[in-house]
Amino acid sequence: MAQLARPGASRRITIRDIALRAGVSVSTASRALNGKPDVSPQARARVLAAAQELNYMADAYARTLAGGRSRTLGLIIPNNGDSFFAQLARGVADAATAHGYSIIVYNTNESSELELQAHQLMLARRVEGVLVASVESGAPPLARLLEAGLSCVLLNRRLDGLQVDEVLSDYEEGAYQATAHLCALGHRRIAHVTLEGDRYSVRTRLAGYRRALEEQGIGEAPELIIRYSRLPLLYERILQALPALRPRPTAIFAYNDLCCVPILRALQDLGWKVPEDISLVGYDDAEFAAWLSPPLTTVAQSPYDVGVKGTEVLIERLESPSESQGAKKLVLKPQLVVRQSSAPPSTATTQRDT
Amino acid sequence: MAQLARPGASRRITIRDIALRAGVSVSTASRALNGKPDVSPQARARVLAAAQELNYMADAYARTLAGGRSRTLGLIIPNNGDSFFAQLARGVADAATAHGYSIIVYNTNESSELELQAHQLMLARRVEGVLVASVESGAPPLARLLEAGLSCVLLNRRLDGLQVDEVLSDYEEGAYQATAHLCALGHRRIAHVTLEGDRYSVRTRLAGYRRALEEQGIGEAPELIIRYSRLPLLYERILQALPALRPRPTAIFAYNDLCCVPILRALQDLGWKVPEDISLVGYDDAEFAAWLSPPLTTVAQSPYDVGVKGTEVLIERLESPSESQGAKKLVLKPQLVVRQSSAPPSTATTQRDT
DNA sequence: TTGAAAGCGTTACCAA
DNA sequence: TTGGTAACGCTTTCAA
Repeated sequence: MAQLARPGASRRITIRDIALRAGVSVSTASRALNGKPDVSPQARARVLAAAQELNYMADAYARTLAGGRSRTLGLIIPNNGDSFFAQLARGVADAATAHGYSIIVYNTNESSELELQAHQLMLARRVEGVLVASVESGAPPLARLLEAGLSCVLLNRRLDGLQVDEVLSDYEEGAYQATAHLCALGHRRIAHVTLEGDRYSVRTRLAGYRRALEEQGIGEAPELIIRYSRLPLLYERILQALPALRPRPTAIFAYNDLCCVPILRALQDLGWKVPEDISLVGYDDAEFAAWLSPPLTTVAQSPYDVGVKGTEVLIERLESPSESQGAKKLVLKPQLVVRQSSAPPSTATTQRDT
Repeated sequence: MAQLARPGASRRITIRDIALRAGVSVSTASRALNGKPDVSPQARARVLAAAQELNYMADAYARTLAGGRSRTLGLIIPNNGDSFFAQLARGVADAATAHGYSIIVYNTNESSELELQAHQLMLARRVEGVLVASVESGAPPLARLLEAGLSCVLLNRRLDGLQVDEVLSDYEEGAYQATAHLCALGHRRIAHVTLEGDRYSVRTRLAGYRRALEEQGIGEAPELIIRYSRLPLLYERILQALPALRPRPTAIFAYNDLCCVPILRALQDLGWKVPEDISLVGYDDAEFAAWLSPPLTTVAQSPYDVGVKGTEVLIERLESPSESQGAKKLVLKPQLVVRQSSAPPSTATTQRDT
């Protein structure tokens, strides 16, 4: 009696146990358990029954060590607490689970040092492939991962000089659509409120914004690019920046829906009515966007879908390594959702259709 | 030439490689790598150097299989895409990383079937402990996990009939504070807008709401509990339910900040000014709460902290199994954040201080 | 302080 | 169709 040091630290049930109980060898048990062909129906039945009775779970570590495959994917991401990346991660998790893979997540905070650590961890944990949404450290570290035999898929990031699969939602196109929508309504003085810095999501939106303006022959107006560093400071920033603009902008294209909340408030405090005095277009189609006052025109994109698609691309590459030689590029189109925060400018002077 | 089947599928660098290069045995290499005492300084230095030069990473699978410890924690969670759980998961990830653990996440969608699968996965993956924020399947499956030698910590959930650590933010207390705040302002007719169903987070808020009312001698008014099933339906629900109430409620305590967005809109369309005609208090202190019109009074809680604390409790239990015999209960207090959406009722008749 | 050898639980390769 | 045996890469006795 009193065998157990820790109560509950019971011995693991191994394949030997079930082989014994089924009256077959370990090899036969293994084959039966894995659905391999060369097993007699009777043997298979007995093995499966034994496994059931003993509630047997194959040890993933032993299995991987012996067989090679870990059925694990890595996800390298700036911050899984951020709602955008959380949804992307959810897409990855769902797709991975559906195909029988586990995923291991590493947060980098977009620090290149932590990215390097993430790569080490992926190697140690024998992931079969990596989904990368954080590439501050650039191409060479990723190239090393590829050399080590891992497949990689870039999510919502681009990296020049590396032949690697990419899945991304087209920010440039989304920003273009948002801005073009405002142009089509007759706006010609359109501000862009965005984050400071030059990260991918900022750069691409800016590019789409510019393309739409150029297409209309609207010249660059640097003072219309309003930058903020952190959300809590945006309200003040708007309050100070907007009234200083001459002539007044008649529309704003904002970085995302979240930042539209303080913008709306600032506009209200400024006494500028939306959309009568100024139009506002966001990005993301956040859950609350439809319920703001006024309901927000925005660009719907699906980080969830990027996660799902990216994972599917990765798994396909893992499971049929011969096919699909070249790097695959998948671009998910965002979609403009027109609600009530955008309308023609009230001052008809700038309208094109009059 | 042309040795590599897949270009890049290079052979793994093992401990034998570094033992060879350092001119010691595998055992000595292992000891040196793991910082064990019985190694001569010279041997240790040579081993470490070799490891560095070859960019050696110990194989987590082999290490776990041989040594027992996986340094992996499981996280069982309803939905890592939801912003609340995403932040909780971030807390878990940060704390785990800080202590050298990896985490593996499983989404259950609060389905008891998926929970059971999650448990199987945890067993297969040899996690050392599990953080559980989804317990639809009840106590027995969790008891089985404990029997298998895993430590468990419940996050933001309670489970009777099981001696297990718990870390939770006190919804009941938060709801109490929110409601008591409204009472103190003089409100006596306070509606509670909440989700349908009886999940933990709903039940506990309701309890806190009731306790505050009782304390004031305000009787139960079932018609003041307004339920909604999904966010997109809430706006209509409010529009239809509020005007029907006699006498009018002078305040609303809502399930969370997100649902305050459509509520605010409905109130506006109803022509009820906040806070002049009706006060509104949310829950969560979401990023946007301070920027709504008016800025939202709410209850700040930190799912991130729950994740961090829960992970620390778990790791402590793993690393000093002898200590801390009894189940540990950690309750994080929420904090009321008073902004401008709550004020005394304008009809002075119900005020207490007059 | 060192090294040889025996596992850890599984799969894969051969013979039988 | 089966079972023995050799890996997989590492840690951990146990002698030396």
